[in-house]
Amino acid sequence: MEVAVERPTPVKEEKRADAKPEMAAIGSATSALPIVFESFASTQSDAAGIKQEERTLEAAKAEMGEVREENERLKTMLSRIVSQYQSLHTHFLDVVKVHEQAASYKAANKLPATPAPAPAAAAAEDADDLVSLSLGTRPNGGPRRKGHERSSSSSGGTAADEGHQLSLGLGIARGGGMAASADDDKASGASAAPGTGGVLNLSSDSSSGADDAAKPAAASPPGTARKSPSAGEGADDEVQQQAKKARVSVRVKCDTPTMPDGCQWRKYGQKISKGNPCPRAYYRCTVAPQCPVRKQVQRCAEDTTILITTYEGQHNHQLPPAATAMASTTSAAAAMLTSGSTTSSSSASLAAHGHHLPFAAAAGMFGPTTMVSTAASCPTITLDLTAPAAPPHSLMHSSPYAAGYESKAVPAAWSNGYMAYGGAHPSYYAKSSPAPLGHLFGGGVSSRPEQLYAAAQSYLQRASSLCGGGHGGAVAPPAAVTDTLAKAITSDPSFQSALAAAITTVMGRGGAAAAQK
DNA sequence: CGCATTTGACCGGCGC
DNA sequence: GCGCCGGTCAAATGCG
Repeated sequence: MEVAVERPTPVKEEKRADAKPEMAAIGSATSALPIVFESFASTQSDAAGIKQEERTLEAAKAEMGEVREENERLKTMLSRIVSQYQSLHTHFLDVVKVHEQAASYKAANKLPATPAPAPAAAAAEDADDLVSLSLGTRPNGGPRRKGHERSSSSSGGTAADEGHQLSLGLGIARGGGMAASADDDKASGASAAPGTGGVLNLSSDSSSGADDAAKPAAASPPGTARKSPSAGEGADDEVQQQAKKARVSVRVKCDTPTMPDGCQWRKYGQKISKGNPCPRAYYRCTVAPQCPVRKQVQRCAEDTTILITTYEGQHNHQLPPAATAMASTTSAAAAMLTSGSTTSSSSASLAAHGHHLPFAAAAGMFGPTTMVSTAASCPTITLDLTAPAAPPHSLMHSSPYAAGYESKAVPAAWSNGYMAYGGAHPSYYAKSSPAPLGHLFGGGVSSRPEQLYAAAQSYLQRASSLCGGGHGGAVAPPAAVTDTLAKAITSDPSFQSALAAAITTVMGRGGAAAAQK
């Protein structure tokens, strides 16, 4: 609710940040001119000097005219940007409404059939107005997982007792104030898309632990075939597919076989994928039975010290404290991705495999830490923690990915994750002392989920603001939304801080907390 | 003995 | 229709 008021503020500030310096410079230039001329005139006495002075004056006047025109143009541009922001911000809120509605609908339908962990999550939603975005779910996965159910049953109980852990994803942001008009939306959103089972039926199977038997009856909205393409509502299906496939890929320098993210994983497969001699390992979450979250772990072909971890799906259970940070971060990224990339297109080819080609270098407009691939109806957002982050104000000068890659430097903002998150960003470069990412992991910082949530919220706000900002012209086309989101993620130090906090937290306590692999 | 990992087989999607 | 490829399954194996 606060967000409705707060959100525009950072946006406008950010938008103005581009124009302000120029206008300030213009203002100072115009005010300084008379002074210069005055002192200049007082020191010139001969006729030639006066003529020269007049010529200079003429030139200066002409320059002032140009500057005024430029000033006017900038003002016009600024007002246009603001108006565009407002319209697109409205659109973004609509998207948020859709997600929220789907989540609340899902919760309402799933409650009776869910085992222990789910009611807790539902209660949390009631209390904090959480929205559970379910990503990367597997429609037909339920009935097939006997082994998984058996193997994970032992650990599920402990997870349920973790207590006070929040659900993932947008719920975090919403609980923290993301929900601009959320309370109203819950009611209005339900009526916005009646009878369709929700515009976003984000996986009926994701928030319940009793998927196998109860899924068709209890999980699916009445009359809505879970998988059948004949269910009509083509747009809904498309959105659903997008949500299902959303992935968040994290690149880190890591010596261990997998990145300890606090969750418990069970390896269920390994494959040699084409184009990379390093095998790709497949893990699924075993914290709770039927948790739909999977992750793929693969070493980068170019640099085997880089570990690429791709998360897919959303946890349907409460997480160990050590796992909440990373999970919320990736979930927020995935949520932004899905909300912004309902139309996939152009930029896909730039990141054909999601991992190898950095958008920063390819497109020249993204920061080095984030890239988005909308390829093949499988949108993937890659968070590159192997390269230094560009300061937000120098986004346009984002350095080539390779530079940071080779230097192995880590932005100071990351190592100062929590401090950077309050709005004060001491520095963004650690140029003086290139530090392997591993240095971050010894911090042993305690888990501070609330800060991460707030950071995620800020990140989402920033992202929404950029959605509204456009790029100095017409309203951004759908294909550009993904780009803007990537920009938002890249440029938002809060989000980077959240990532840093996630990894620092997890790795710091990872040794003890995560006996997973 | 129970559990996790390994690894070959299987399946479905997609491109040709 | 066929083959390729990514993803998953499940029997075999290893480990504590």
